This record gives sequence, structure tokens and C-alpha cells, in this order.
Amino acid sequence: MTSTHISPAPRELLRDAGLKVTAPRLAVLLAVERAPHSDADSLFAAVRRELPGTSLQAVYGVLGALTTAGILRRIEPATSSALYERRIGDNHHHVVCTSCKAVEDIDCVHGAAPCLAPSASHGFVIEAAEVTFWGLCPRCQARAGAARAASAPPVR
Amino acid sequence: MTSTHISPAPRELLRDAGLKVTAPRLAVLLAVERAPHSDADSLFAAVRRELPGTSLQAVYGVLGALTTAGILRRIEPATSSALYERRIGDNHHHVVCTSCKAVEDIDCVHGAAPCLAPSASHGFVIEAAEVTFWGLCPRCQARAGAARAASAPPVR
DNA sequence: ATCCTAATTTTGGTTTACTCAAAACAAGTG
DNA sequence: CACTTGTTTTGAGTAAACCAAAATTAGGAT
Repeated sequence: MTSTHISPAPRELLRDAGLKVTAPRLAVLLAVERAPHSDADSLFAAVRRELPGTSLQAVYGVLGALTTAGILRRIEPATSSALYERRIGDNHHHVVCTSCKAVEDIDCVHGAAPCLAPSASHGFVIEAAEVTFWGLCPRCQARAGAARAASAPPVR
Repeated sequence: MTSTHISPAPRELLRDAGLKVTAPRLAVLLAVERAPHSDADSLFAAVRRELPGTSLQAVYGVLGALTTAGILRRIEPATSSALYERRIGDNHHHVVCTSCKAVEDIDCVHGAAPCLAPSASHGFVIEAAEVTFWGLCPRCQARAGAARAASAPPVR
């Protein structure tokens, strides 16, 4: 990935979607870009830092509008509240840390989209497949390893 | 008690897990078996039909205990509240109707567990993969088709 | 069979994430 | 610049789920 990525002009994003360009929207968009996979509350906190008057409801409103406009993607891993990311038309997936709930992107499993073909679909017309991987993130692995080494005799 | 119906002996399930056999637990187990993929509230309703004194809190307690004991599996599709099913050690997946939220089981995608191998996992140690398919269930397809066919007014 | 203790359930209050609605306000069109 | 409509604020409300203390009960011990 590039370090100098010019954000696809948030203003145009909004306008092209037929949405008005407002300060809260730009702030939310920026906040999501800076911290992908954030929930409404932490985005609210981030937005407030730059735009103190903003209400939490405004953030919910913005997130709802941008999500239905297809500018943001909303994911809801079990046990987490809704998280938002700038969607990249690609159908990518996620890993969630079972311990700290951290989320990272995962490219679609087998290149294309093999996941889109269940064996028997009970008559459902499948529109999308969503894959969530669960595991321990590097940090929690380290913490778990350290704890184990400290309490019990080293497993080495 | 009833002598003539042999189900996977709920009593043994509980005892083997080191859990006490109580009326609420048996009732919840039965209710989940009858209506898989139910949420706490509808299980509560079902349980109350047979065991009127039961509290919602008890149902939450039972669900929690049975889930950590591995007797029930808890799933949380986006936009639905937590749903419960009797787990079958198999790692099966689910289809959720985008319209009515109905859920059905789907056998693991490509036979074994191909889904367990993401390309790049950001250093996470993957423990499990969860696949959720989204689509229109037969009933909602029919309803959508009918509405479309009746060109003018959506018969609601 | 009865007692005892830890597990379970009840009761009641609390939290978190999110929605709804009316009124104030501001973006963008003409 | 004014107007219209979309957006945000303000304030209240809801549903799902959790927490804690007290009452109860299952099941092993006596």
C-alpha cells in the first residue's frame, strides 16, 4: 500500500452521492479513514476533537447516510458493536481478535470469490458471503505467552 | 415423568457437562431444539408456555451457561440479536434472509474447511472461520416476485 | 430420608448501543 | 439573496443484555 495516498476527495464523494457536504460528514469521513473499523462512539470522540459542537446523533446520522450511500461499509462482528470502514468495492473479509476485538482486513480467501458458492442454499438466492476469521492478534499472543511464562514453569 | 419419547437425552447432556438439571434448562433446551436460531426473547416466550414462572433473566442465565458449556452455539448475524442453536461439532455456516432475517444452516462450503486459510492474516493466529451468506429466502423471493408482477401496486 | 452447600433462579436495577421526532439550522439551487 | 430541502441538534425513548443481592433448589453427603 502507498504511504502518500491522496484521499479520494471527500467532498466529491459526498456530492457524487447526492449528499450535502457538511462539516460533520467530512469529519466522520476523515476519522474513519484514520481509524478504520471504529465504532460510532469512538468516531464521535474523534469528531468532537475537531468539531466540538457535534452531537452523537449527528454521528449516527452521518454513519447511516454514508452507509446507505455506499460510501461506508458497516460490519458487526459478534460481541462488537457496529464498526465502520471506507469500503473498497472489493469483497474483503475480516479477522477479529477473540481477546481484544481488534479487527484487520483480509483479502478475499481464494482470489476470486469461491465463498459465494454454498453447496445447498435452502432455496435462498445468495447475494453475498461474509467471512469472519477469529483468532489471537499478535499483541494478545505476546501477552498470553508472557502470562503463561510468568505464572507456570516455562513451556520450553 | 414422560417415558415414551427418546430425544438426545437432555438430562445427560447437562449432567455430562457438570451442570445441574433444572426445569428452566430442560425447557430452554427443548425450545431451542424445536425452533433453532431463536433469540433469547422468543425462547423466553416458548419456555413460559410450559413453565410460566420462569424469568427472562433465567433464560439469559441458561443460555449463557449452555453456551460456555458447548451445548449451545450462539450466533449473532448483523442486525439480529443473538440467536442460539444446538451445536453439532461440525463447523457449519448460515444463510440469513436480507429481508425477513430467517436463518438456515449451510454445510461447510467446500467439504472440509477451506475457509480456514486466509491468504494474509496480519500475524493473527486463526482459530475459526465463520461464514455468513446473505440472500433472499424462498418466501421473500415469492413476495418480491409477486409485487413486481403486479406492476402497479405492491400488494402489502 | 434428610441435611447441607454450592449452583441456580428470581427480583430489580443498570448499561450500552441505538432509534425516533420535533425544532433549529445550513447547503446548495435559482 | 432567498428559498427549499436536507441535515443536525435537542431531548426523550427503546430493546437487548448484564450485574448483584436475596431466595431457592439440585444433588451429593450424612
